[in-house]
Amino acid sequence: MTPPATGYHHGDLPNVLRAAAVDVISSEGLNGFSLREVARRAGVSHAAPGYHFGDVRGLLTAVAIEGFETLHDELVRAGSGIDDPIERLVAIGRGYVRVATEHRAHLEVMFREDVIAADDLRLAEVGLAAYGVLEATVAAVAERYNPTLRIQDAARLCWSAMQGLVELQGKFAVLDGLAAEASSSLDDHVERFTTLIVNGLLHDTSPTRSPRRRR
Amino acid sequence: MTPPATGYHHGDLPNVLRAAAVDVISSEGLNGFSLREVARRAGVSHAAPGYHFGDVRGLLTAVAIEGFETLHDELVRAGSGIDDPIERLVAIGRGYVRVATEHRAHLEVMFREDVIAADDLRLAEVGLAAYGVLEATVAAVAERYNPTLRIQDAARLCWSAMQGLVELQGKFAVLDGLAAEASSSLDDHVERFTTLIVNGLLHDTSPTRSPRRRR
DNA sequence: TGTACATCAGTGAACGCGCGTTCACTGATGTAC
DNA sequence: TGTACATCAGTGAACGCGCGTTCACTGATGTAC
Repeated sequence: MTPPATGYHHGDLPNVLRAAAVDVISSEGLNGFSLREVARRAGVSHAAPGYHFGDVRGLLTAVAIEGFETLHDELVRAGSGIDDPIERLVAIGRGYVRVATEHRAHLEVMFREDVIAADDLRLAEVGLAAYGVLEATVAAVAERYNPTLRIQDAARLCWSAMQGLVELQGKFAVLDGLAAEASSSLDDHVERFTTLIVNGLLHDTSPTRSPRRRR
Repeated sequence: MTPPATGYHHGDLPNVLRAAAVDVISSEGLNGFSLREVARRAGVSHAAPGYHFGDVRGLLTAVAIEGFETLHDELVRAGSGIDDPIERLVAIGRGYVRVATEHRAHLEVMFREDVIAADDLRLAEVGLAAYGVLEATVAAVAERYNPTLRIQDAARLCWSAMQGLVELQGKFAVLDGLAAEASSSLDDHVERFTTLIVNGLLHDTSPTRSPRRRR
């Protein structure tokens, strides 16, 4: 679409800068991130990132948006063609962790509201879209297997568990190291987490718990 | 124990500096954190933090250690005196989220291995101790209610779910805002998450799943 | 009890560095006629 | 097809700032005799 674009007018600089930003986060972490370093890696003047994204926050927000888009697409792809909703849910869980692993730099930014423009409209939009894939699948599970399941809670639990798993992965590795037995791979964790969660979803029979109804 | 210590020799500066560090993280986030700002809030020379903690990493590691100590103590406290292991587990879950909420600055640092000295011995020790409280409780649940439960997986799922909940709290708030219905409080989320998880633990009957035995 | 000395705790001036931002600029592209 | 002009994309020099680190220093405390 856009011409290869050499010379003064680059033609595709915003995308190149975004990719460079991801690159910087990957190798230096969010500390050590700076517009000047991004410009350096993109091979342009240090003022260029500011011109296109305004400031650090703007550039990181663009990275976060790209992350949610990727997440959405990969979740859809992971679930497509799988008829049984439970299997689809498990596949989506695997997909989430895979995206988080393969795009760690994006993830490092996607939920860091202190560092991105949390009120960005496009950001909210793509975030919601990604979540929607999960919630729809949980709804399908409920419909076929357990109509009393509270969909929203179940979806959020799945999301939280996968996100927590990704974040605590390093700690788990330490625990595995101590245990000296076969250290669990991330895949194994996903597998066993989803098993436990699915058990919970299937046996959830308390849409409102008897004690403490409100508050 | 240590005298009030006014004058040139402060007497308790390391602790004061650690507290100031927490204060800085609370108000400025991890960005905007600097030894000089910590010194400023502690009312001492800007070289003092470096003298006691070496560098930023050293000071943040001290904060993380304090965080894990608090977490451990609060988890023990949350579970003490509760006989039924399931109720104890739920109480510990609530305790985790409460600590995470009330000590957000500590939490912001405790799992950020890019920013603390992940190989610190004391850090590993207190982290393991905190996790141990959780695992012991899950073990008690297994013993009384479901001997086939895989304790390690179940404990890690609980941990991940609570950690994910805390991290995604902001996103959930957005979703609740869209839903326009009663926005769920954090407490409500904890309540319903633990219900779902406990369901899963009680009905876990597949220590090794039939398909895909390994890898 | 007193004195000398070593060690510890904290200071403050100085340094060099990388950062974000500004701004006048220039090269390339698009549009009107 | 050509010309004039506006707009867009990116430059590079300059600025002021806050940072971490160093270092010679000084005030207070502890210990040996």
